[in-house]
Amino acid sequence: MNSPTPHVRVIASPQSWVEGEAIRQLEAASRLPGMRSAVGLPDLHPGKGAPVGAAFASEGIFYPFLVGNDIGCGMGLWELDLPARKAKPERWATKLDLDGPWEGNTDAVLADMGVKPCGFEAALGTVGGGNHFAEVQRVDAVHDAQTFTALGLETDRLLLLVHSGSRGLGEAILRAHVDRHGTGGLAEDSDEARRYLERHDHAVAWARANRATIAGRMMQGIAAGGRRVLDVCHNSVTPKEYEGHTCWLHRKGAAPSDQGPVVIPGSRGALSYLVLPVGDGTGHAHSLAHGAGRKWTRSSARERMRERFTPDALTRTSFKSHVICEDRDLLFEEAPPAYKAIDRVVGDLVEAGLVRVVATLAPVLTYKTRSRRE
DNA sequence: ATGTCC
Repeated sequence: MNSPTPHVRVIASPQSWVEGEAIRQLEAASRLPGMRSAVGLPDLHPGKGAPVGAAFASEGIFYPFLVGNDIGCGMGLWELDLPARKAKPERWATKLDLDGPWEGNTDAVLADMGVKPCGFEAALGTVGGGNHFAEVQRVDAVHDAQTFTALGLETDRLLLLVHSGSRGLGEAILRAHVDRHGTGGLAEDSDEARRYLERHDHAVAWARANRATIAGRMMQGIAAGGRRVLDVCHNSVTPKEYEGHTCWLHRKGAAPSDQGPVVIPGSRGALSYLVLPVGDGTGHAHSLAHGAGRKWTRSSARERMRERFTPDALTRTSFKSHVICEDRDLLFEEAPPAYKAIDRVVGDLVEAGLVRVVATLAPVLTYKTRSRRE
């Protein structure tokens, strides 16, 4: 297959510092056979082999390792039927526990969402590790009242943002692929490509059902009802017309700009941004930043934060919100200074003409994990 | 990121 000269672009202002290793990973991926375009978004940072905060468009072949293990990972936003003044973060924090297997009817939830059971039911409704979370939020400020209202949102209502993925399911799918092909791609007209895509699409649907189940558990825990406002996936590979070519659009920590409004969260202890994509997707592979982006490696964050903060200090944020994270290492790894500033990342997207800010959302209570590791 | 290491 002919490989046209690949196009590499990084959408980041000089103030959004990007690690050299991330650029090297982006360029390496851009040289893969069939690759047309590699785009780094302002939250670009090094990943395991492939960079995170990036989108890739290829022709005739696609690369499962670029999507990574957490196939279907994404963000779901719910509007709760509780007014902000009814928030009881301290009380909620003492009793919320979403770590164990969900005790509800997993088969019914999956059937309801058209997802076939596959042996990973015990993980359905669990947040997982790393940067995953479920967070109750309040509206901080509305910048685009028309879009905000069109989404049915109200300023005094609490919101729930869920960031999670396909847990062990996506991991198993990637591992099966890598065992045979390593970082090699799959020709689009092959049986193996069809088989991978079928599993991939299933994991994407499963991850969405997982976020819905997590939201349900959280709402039950705080005695609230809610309505899903949006749910978007930022780890996937999908067919897409791009700049006049039929492409495979890989997103690795990249939110879609072709599926309506998205939430771009900051670190746990920062604002999240509800944004409306603008423009036609050209030049940025129909993709946006998916978060603040890691600034320090996990091990470096553990070292630096251990010297500066006690775990107790990190469970309270500058927004006076509370973080439930009883895994001390994870608390350090996920501390706000370990991430880039979200206002700069979103500012870069605004200046590049990719989004309009609809509203900023402030944390009230963040759930990470109740499993104790000290 | 990961039923995360037997």
